[in-house]
Amino acid sequence: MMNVTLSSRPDINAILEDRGYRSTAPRRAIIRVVEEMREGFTAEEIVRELPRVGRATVFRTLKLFLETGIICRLNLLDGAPRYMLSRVEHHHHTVCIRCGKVGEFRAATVERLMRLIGDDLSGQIVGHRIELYVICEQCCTTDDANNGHQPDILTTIYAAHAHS
Amino acid sequence: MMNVTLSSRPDINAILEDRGYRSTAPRRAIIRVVEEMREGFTAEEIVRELPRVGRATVFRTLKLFLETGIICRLNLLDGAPRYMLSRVEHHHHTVCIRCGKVGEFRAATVERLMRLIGDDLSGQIVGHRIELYVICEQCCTTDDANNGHQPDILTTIYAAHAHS
DNA sequence: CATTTATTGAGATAAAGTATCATAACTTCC
DNA sequence: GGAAGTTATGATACTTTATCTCAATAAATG
Repeated sequence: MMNVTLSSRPDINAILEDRGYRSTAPRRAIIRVVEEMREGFTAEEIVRELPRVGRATVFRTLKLFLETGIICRLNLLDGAPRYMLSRVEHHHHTVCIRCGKVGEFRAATVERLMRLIGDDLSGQIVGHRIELYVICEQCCTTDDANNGHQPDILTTIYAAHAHS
Repeated sequence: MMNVTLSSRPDINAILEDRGYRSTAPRRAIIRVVEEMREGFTAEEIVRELPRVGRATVFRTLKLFLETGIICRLNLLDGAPRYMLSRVEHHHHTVCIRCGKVGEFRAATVERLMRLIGDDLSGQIVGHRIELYVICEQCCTTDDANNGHQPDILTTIYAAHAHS
């Protein structure tokens, strides 16, 4: 009924080169880690993972990757923002409120609807972001055991979405 | 074509009392400021606005208001998260990428669609959040003058929404 | 390979948020 | 209304997250 798959990822080195940025050892190291850590990582995690790369460089590079669209950022869970590799296609995220795992989805219907809504608003739409809060399949099956593990995330979400 | 209006706001003191929280001078002061600052404020702004209220109290109170649903939080712009008074109804936000102004909208179509999408995903949907990035009416009219004022917000959004 | 320029890393600094705990302010009960 | 019990506060120290500075280094270019 709806397309929920995602595929091809961009050639990061090509993107950097295209824009006149140099391909350096720290940047390549960070790209490697980013490609390994599939489900959303924090800046701090990369700092720890690459002790030989300076702290400032990690933050600078993440910012650069963000600006060039190589990675994207999720600010929703409590604590530090999480980053993850971008896909070529426009997409949105699912966040498990139990384990924090981040997924992706894509649905043409959403895009059409957003444009429709834009017609009703004054001003001009330039983009949108959607996050679905879920209890992922894995957490659904182990639900009783996990009860009460991450209340902070839950309350944050419920506060933001009261009466959803 | 779509309902985009919002209305009634909750009685904050009643909510607090209902849950057994006390109505104190600092809390009332913060409520007052929250009701005045209509378009999204940071914790730091409240700290500055109410120099006689302690820093910890401001953060504690914002957290309390968040948990009870009195305010909601937007984490998307660069810098600190912004808070704003909740409405009774479930709704979403528009954010102007030029001036940062936050608006609200509501559309039943969206809610139906989110449920539909849920059918296609494994796991269970417990909530959702939608943000529309716009150039607001005011910024549209004064567009040339403002060019380049807030590039950080823009790049963040474009990175997160490449090819929207 | 010498020059030019972008990039890096160490450490200082800033910003954002939390923990601690003695004091103060509400409530309740008599 | 005052004592006892509880909740809330605020000053301060601290943690975490991120940025700034600037001399040293590494990449690209001819």
